[in-house]
Amino acid sequence: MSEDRPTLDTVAKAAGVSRMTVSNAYNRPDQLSEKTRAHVLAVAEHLGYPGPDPAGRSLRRGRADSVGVLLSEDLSAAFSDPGLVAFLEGIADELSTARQAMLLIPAEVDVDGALVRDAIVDAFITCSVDEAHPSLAAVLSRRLPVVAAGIPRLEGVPGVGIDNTRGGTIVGEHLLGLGHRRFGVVMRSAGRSDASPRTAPRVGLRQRYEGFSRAVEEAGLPASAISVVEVPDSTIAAGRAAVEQLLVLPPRRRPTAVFAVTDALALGVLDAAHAVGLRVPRDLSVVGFDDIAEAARSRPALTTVSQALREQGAQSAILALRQVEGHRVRSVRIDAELVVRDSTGPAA
Amino acid sequence: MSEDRPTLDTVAKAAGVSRMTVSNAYNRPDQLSEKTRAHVLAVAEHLGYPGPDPAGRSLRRGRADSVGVLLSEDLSAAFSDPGLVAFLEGIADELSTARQAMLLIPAEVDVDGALVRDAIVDAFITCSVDEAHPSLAAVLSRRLPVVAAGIPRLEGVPGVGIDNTRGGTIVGEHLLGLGHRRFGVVMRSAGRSDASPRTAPRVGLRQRYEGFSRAVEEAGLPASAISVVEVPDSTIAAGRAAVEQLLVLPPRRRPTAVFAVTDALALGVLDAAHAVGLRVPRDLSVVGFDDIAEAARSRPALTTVSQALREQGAQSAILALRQVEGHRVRSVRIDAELVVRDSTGPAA
DNA sequence: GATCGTTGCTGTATCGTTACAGACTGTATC
DNA sequence: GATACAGTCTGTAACGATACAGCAACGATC
Repeated sequence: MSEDRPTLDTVAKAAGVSRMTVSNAYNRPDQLSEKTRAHVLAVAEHLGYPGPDPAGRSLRRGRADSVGVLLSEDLSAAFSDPGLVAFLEGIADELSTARQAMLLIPAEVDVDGALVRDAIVDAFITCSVDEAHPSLAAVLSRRLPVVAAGIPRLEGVPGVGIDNTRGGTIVGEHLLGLGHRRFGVVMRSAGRSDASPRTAPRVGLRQRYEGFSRAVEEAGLPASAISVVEVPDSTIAAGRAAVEQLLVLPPRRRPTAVFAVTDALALGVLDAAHAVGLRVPRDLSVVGFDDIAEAARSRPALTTVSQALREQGAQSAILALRQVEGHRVRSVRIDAELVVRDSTGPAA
Repeated sequence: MSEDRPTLDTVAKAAGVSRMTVSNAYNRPDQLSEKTRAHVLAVAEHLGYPGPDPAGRSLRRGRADSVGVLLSEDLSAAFSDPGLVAFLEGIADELSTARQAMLLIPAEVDVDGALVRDAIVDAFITCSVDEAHPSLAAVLSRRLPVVAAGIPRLEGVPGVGIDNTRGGTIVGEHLLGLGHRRFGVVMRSAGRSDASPRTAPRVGLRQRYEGFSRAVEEAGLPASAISVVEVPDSTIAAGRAAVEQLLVLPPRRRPTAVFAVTDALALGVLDAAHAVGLRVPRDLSVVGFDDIAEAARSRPALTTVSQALREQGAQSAILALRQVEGHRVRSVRIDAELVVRDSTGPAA
């Protein structure tokens, strides 16, 4: 009669059976005769019953069959970062094999942690979320299994990641070995351009830079050997813009090699270099970080640090699921390695 | 004492107040004195109460504050398709402004629709999911608001999409106008390579081809003017492989222009053409479809059909949210337009 | 013919929360 | 001194489902 959505009870009454029987018709076909089941389902169909409500089920069962993924950026920026997408792909792959859904939560928007608090999930994976971010606190206060991917390493929380510092160092060693002595580093600035206080600096990026500068330092070069350009975000456009800033440097400080802390930035650098007539690697060597798919396709193909992002995502998902099943798990460290392609060469 | 997770009741008893007061302490700070609230929260903290359980809340409130996104591919393939990623970005952007989370559901894995049935969401957006796919039936039977993005158009379900047929036609007209008379089409085959019955053909891709061939037909050319190469998926590698098949054609059927039904395929074609020494567009014109970001950066820059994927995603999300608020909405048609860049030129 | 294990179904008790309608203060108003 | 009225807090009744124990009927077993 009414416009009320039908429930198990509605169907049960109409079919002349108990509510449990209707529930079983959906969830445990072996618990009732084929005939009753058919009848119940027919009545349900007739009433327009949409099937057992997942919210009720989840409450009763104490399981959500989904995992929350907390992203440091707002989702829009997240999807335009190929590195992050590869990481998500790894998570998605594992989760879907385990028949779990994946709930994406943008930390940037979720200032008060409301989305995190309302997320109906069995576990969380946090992706490079700043230690101080309120969403992260919200995640921890949920007292669900958590995996911290990328940065930061948290007390008592299993993590998945690479040694970013080491990654930066091997880039430095590679370039030094080729004879370079003046470097540019394209760095994503810690704060967002709008200088909001709830910013989510990518600590890992900073570590890459630190590892790099340590290598340079240990080769006995002065701090002035490195010119840092800060850019607001990790995009190709930002990488392009960075090159301009390097070109205005006085000749004796102008770099012969550029380390961009992400491949997206490095691709922008390649692009701008080509535009102003610099030949890579003859006039300028360029190194990225992440080894996204496009890095291998660029011309020249980009020398970069491979950090098996897909694999990291997969491992994160596995650790999350194992915890849901009640196991204790350990952190996983993934190896980063230099992939030398065509964008680096001997210093001029 | 016990290992039980604390609930509102536990906290209420410990704090010496009613359960409702604890609930209000979290949800309606204005309903109780600052002092009581502080006390309650302190007790909660002390007991390790993780905050009101979202499953209970969602059941009671009848809202999930999240939207399900059903993807035609398994999630892994989804993330490697830049066009789809752009689309997701649009959805994500709108949802996060509306403070909704986003639940990704891979139709490919979800054969029996279990993930769809268990999804705790207020609405669904289906992305290019085949009409016959069981997940789609599961979505419809949930009787929640639905938006069908891309394909197919469903009776009574608002949709968002472009006219793929028309898109194919404008590609045909462009190439005919340049004087081309022999064409190659790189098509994604309907079935998956493993010939599983639960296949999700991308109907839209077929329509692009149909629009294209209609244009060719109407120019008075025979059907043999078009050579179709079918590839298993929409990737750069598949596009590369397709070129080999076109090169083995007898000279009088060898195309002077190739229409690849997605940009990913077209980029592969460009790549392979370069590898075998064909100059684009002098020896071969290439057109893609989607206008993904990389299309503008390829060398030569790709002529393609722009379909404002991000915008489509955003519109889908908006339609979904408006329905959740109880409004009726209409389908939205987005215009597709040809973006002429450097990969097409006059026929040799 | 009493005992047993199956099969098929029912009844009750939660799961953890919030909506809603009071109820009890104490102060302000007439 | 009665009335009104915020400001706080409480009690009860759902929200829609599933776990689990229990019960009736039935053929099989001894």
